[in-house]
Amino acid sequence: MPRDATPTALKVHHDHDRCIADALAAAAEVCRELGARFTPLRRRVLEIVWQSHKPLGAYGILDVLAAEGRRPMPPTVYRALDFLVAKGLVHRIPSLNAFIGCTRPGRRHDGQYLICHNCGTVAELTDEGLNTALGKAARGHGFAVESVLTEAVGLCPACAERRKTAS
Amino acid sequence: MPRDATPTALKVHHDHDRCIADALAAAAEVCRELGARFTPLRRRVLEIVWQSHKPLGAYGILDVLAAEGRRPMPPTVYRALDFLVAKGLVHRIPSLNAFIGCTRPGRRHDGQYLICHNCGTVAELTDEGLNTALGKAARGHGFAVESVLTEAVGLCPACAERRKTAS
DNA sequence: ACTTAATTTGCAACATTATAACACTTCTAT
DNA sequence: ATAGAAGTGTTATAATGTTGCAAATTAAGT
Repeated sequence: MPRDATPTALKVHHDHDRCIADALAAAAEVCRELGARFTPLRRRVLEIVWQSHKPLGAYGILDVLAAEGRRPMPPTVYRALDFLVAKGLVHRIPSLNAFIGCTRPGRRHDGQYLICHNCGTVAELTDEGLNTALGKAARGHGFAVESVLTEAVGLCPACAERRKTAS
Repeated sequence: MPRDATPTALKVHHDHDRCIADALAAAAEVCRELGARFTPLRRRVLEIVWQSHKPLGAYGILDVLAAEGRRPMPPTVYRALDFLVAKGLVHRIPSLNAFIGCTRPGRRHDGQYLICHNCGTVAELTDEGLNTALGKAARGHGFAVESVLTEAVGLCPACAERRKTAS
């Protein structure tokens, strides 16, 4: 994917099965490189998170697992999520208390999340220019930035279109 | 205050009573302009939030009020906070589930929060350039940004100094 | 001033999100 | 094989946030 291609989440039509498959394959690869264990539970949790481009809460994941017969308790899911977040496979969106699959796993990065307040879809940008600009501004005041999380709320293309059509 | 002055929170020595007094005065003024009621409870909650430059959780505020004899229930505090946030007098830091006094009340703005992971101090920047840059990048993908919240974690000047000295 | 309507606060109950502590199992490396 | 480490299961509980309704206060019109 070119560096500034439009995030897949913002494309109305896309092969989402492909999103999931790619994410799982990339995750397996990342874990292999890091010598981390990509267990069935972790894999399944990641897969659930990737079911859509809308962030999913820990208890939402629990519900899905419960419906499958497995009846895990909260710590089980939180531990899997902690692992996935630590390995950079999943991001937590603090303002939503929810998790979303990372579209650039493997490399360390500070993302910008575009949250549609209409449909809930979240797309991830990775504009290093923004991060370095902030880092520079902060450094000017003596503050040493180590990580940045940016959450933008607005309207995604699909919802903007729908809104225009409806009026 | 000049547009790019170093946030007071990052200054080791400053007259914090002045911070509080200024914030309360500014809040009264903002409420007057908006025709909103700056009730004793709201005023007291704002004052408590301003006790330091470290964000304070709703239940922390509850504890302070409880120690004063008043024994409010959670909704009371959350409503006061909702009001203060809605009027732009207080910001919520989602990753900390906590609230901090706004240093630029009155004008609508999207801030960048510099969170020290050592002492917990949070300073607020307001770099409109960063926001417009993000808005532009998002717009390029068809996403219409309406508000942005940026949380940067790192080391504040005081803690960086302390760390250097200690080693 | 008096009444009405709207806003604010009090209060009880509850919903949601997250963690602590410890037991048990599974995997890995020797 | 076996010891140690890592992962998972389970119980209980902590921390954060909300709903719904009643009482009190305030604002505005008469």
